Amino acid sequence: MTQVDTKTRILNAAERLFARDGFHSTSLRTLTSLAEVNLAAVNYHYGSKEALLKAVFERRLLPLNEVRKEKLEAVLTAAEQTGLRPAAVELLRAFIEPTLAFRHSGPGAKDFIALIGRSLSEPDETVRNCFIRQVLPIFKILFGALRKALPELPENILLARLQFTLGALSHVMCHAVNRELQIPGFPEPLADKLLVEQLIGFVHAGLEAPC
Amino acid sequence: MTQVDTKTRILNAAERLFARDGFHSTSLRTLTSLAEVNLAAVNYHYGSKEALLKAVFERRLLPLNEVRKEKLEAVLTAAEQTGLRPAAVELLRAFIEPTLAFRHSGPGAKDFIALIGRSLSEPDETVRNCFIRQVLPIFKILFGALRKALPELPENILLARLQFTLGALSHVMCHAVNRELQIPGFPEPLADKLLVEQLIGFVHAGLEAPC
DNA sequence: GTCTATAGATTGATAGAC
DNA sequence: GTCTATCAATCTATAGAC
Repeated sequence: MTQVDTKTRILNAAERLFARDGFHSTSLRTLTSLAEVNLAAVNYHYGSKEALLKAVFERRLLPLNEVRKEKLEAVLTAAEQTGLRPAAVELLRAFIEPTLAFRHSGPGAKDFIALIGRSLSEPDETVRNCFIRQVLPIFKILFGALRKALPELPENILLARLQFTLGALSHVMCHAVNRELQIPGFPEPLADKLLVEQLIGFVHAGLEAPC
Repeated sequence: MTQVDTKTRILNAAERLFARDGFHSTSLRTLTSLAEVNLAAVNYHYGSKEALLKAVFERRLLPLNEVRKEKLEAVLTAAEQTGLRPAAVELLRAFIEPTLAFRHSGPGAKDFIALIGRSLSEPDETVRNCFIRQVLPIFKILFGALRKALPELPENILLARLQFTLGALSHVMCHAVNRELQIPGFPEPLADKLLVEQLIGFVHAGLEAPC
């Protein structure tokens, strides 16, 4: 592997450290030291620490959202052609599978998944707003698609259940890195593929639970 | 209402600010200013910022865990007397209801609920470990009880589903304070009582989903 | 573009008067 | 117990040489 340039090395280090330690607890000194670049390079290449955060989100979220959007629309289109409702479980799969599959898309991707898993519950507005702004469009698409799949479910109940779904998904994503929940006396965590299937089955059952 | 003493005022301010801004983003200056006590008082009364965090957790978690434990054991005892398995939904209710009902137990309790909702996904080890240490015992009790309710479910699948459950619960708790998820074009969030019932129904359906 | 050096502000913690 | 004053360390950001 050839050397990557300074700007990318900064991005990689930021992704790793923001995921592991959080945005505020990561200092530019630690970050530039890991990236093996000069302290001043962050401000030269990105302008500020906050702009760097935005760049970290964008690098991964733009293509990921594109994939999720395509998959959701494929399910909707197929349903329209048959004249049937789209199946909720297929929509959930279209959203969840690429999100978690993303972990294996290359080095660093796993860190990123943990980072966005945390971002929804991030106390700091800087981070949370930066994240929400980038995921709100795809979230709206998912919500609209699920309304078509479950039209008899009241809207506000669907929204609440979708929030539970995102909570469960976030939690799984958070622990893409930290496996410290392996506690003596507890069984081994599920293998990756199985975990994804279990999550889809879980939220699907919850989403279609009787009112 | 009579004046509360310095030590308690510090605790109240810490609960509020740690929940709203996070542990690391809260400075002792902001904290003591809100509490209207001297800057040096934190170190005098608690020894360090980290010890203060531990005290914030303990004040609420000791009684809450006691209630959850009693309710879980009541379900188990009742089941033993009838010779039947405990019902999963009753165990979930015994755990979730007091957790969320806690929000109305007094001023500040709502902040605390948001704080513990975040703590599971907290990047910082200081906060996360401090929290996990205090909830692991009750988590083990819940897991053991659910094993009795669903003995045919493989242990590692039960654990995964329990994680999804905690993820959904955490997410709801996180937003006990921040209602900023009311976005134009989305329906009104559910009223409190309804939300709790929906959550219990959701995770119950997920937990008992077919394998 | 990369470096050193440092400004300027803020942090957690403490010493010592009262 | 509460106060002021301050230490020593850290932080983000920037100025300016090369």
